[in-house]
Amino acid sequence: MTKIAKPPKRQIILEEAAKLFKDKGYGGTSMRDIAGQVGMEAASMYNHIKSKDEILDSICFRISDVYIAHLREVEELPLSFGEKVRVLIRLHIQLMVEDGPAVSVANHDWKYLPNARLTEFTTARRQYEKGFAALIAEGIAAGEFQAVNPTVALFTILSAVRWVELWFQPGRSLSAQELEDHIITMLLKGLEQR
Amino acid sequence: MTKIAKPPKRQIILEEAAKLFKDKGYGGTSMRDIAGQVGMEAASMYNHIKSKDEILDSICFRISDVYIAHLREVEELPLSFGEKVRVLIRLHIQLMVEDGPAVSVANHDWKYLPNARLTEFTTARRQYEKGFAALIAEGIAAGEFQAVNPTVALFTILSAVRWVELWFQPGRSLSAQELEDHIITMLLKGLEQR
DNA sequence: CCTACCGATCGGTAGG
DNA sequence: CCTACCGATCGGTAGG
Repeated sequence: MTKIAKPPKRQIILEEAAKLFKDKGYGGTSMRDIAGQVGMEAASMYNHIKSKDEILDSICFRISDVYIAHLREVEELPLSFGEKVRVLIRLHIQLMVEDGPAVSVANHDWKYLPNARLTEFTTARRQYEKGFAALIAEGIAAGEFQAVNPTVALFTILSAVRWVELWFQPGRSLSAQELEDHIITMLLKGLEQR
Repeated sequence: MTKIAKPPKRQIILEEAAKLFKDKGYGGTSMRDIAGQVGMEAASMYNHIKSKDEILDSICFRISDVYIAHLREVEELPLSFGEKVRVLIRLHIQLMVEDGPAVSVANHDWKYLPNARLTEFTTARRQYEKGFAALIAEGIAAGEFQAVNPTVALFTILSAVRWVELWFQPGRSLSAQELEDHIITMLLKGLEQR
């Protein structure tokens, strides 16, 4: 008999929880809601997860790890600053499209993490923001970018990319690829005629 | 004895509720939490409000009414499309700075409105988005703006302005005025050197 | 505006 | 993985 990988129940619980947290919020989602989606009793889930907090923790840190890995990779690429920013924007949108519910939870529900972990999460995010802002500042210094406020530019980019979550749905008129192109044009070239 | 206007308790309840909803989410905020901030028992609040739902309703529709009024005013002003978009961005940021918690609730917790009112709210928001997108489309037709996708431009603008909520705090290095200027530059002129 | 209280539901545990 | 159940807390009402 060949060993066949069992579908990991923990994974299923995390995925269903992410969808529910996105739709109803962390506080608005009960363990019984999640259990209902997974197809077991609430009590049974505790064989796979430690607590409701731990579900949130797993989702948030998995996503923040991906963000930081992306940043480190892009920093090492032999590209202009304009190209680096473009790649980061594309990676953001792709992660949102592929892993929407988890990204949404990491963006909105991280604040319900228990205190110790909340500090760690905030630190990780701040580290990401610093690295991204540094790319922008270097691009300005190199004459590639206009002399905007790097922090304002950073948050404008991050927020533009974030709204994709509320807005993008497969089968809508725009493909993910087209959406990336349009957002990049808007952010890098601006709205007004040159 | 001259009649002195009593501080309207209902107002106080709505304000404290908005702050708590912003921080802990609608589902994560209990009537007892709100009562504690207001300084009365939970049961006593029902002399001033009908239900927890009704608190959310009041906050959300007050804000959406302001947004739509702003749009209607700006549409009538004798300005270029570039100037109209600039005015709308400034009004957004100003409302966020002056009425932060309520704007935050209208942006995030509207989805917990009971079904009938949720439809009304979504309709109002869609109406606002349509009007704003039309200004952008007309600006493109008039040759003022680049040929971006109007919907993408709209959401890039709305989301950039929305992040101010998470980010702006009085006494930070930037004033509200400077923040407006920087965001407008970034959105209208773009990041990249011309 | 308060005390007292309702039925429902919460996250989680015991024990199998 | 389930049944049975815990104490705590929820939104809201009765009655004053």
